[in-house]
Amino acid sequence: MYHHPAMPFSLPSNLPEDLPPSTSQALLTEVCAASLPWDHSEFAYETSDMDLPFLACLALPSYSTLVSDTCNMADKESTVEGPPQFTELLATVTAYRRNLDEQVLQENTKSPFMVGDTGVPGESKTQKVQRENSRQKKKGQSVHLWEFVRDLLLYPTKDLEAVRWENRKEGTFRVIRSDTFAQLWGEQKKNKCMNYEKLSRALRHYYKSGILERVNGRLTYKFGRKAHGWKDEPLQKVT
DNA sequence: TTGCCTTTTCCTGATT
DNA sequence: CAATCAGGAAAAGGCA
Repeated sequence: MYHHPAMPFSLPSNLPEDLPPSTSQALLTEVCAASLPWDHSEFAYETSDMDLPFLACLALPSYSTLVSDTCNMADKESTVEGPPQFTELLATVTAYRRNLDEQVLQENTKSPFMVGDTGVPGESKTQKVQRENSRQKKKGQSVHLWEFVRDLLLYPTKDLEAVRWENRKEGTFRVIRSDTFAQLWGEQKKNKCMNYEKLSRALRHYYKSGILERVNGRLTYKFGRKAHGWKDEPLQKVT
């Protein structure tokens, strides 16, 4: 599923307690039947339940209002607002996915971090995710570079494609546009001096920790054993 | 304040 | 020659 680059996106605080009892694909169909500002048919993807919260957000009436307001605004200020909003969206997606990852990790490993977190009685999964999200926001936890890259791959955009899967099963990916890649990361970190030289150095630091593995070929990287989340397959392209 | 971790910045040298 | 890779070193910044 592609997200429109100029789409402002944040998880609304009034998410339904429980998500609609439908599959993600059905919900996507439902969402796309509404007036979305981009032609979804061109970028139709099979989704997984991991995407449900996002699709649910899109399906909310409040979001439709937001979209139409934003489109009107975009008409007036189309030259001012642009790609930076994409990084905001990506940051939201990344934060959400990290929460999912952490939850899965905690449930699987009974991590000591769970001690003391007894949860809220009667709390739904969605509420729990929101609670974790806001806690993370309060902590000001920043997005790690490898997570940013992972989500660029999982949530690509038509206009700003910087990286592309080389071999999805093996976790190898290739940098398509090094300048765009660095620009997006720079926007994420609010660092105008970011370039591919520095970005690639940061990526190479991951070799030692096992988050990335060395592969042959220029501009090509591979997720290592310590990287998680990239194997989830919410975005199989429909042909 | 301190230590740890991640990322940034700069650098040299090698390779494509 | 430019772009990229590899990795050392030091520093910055965030967090517990």
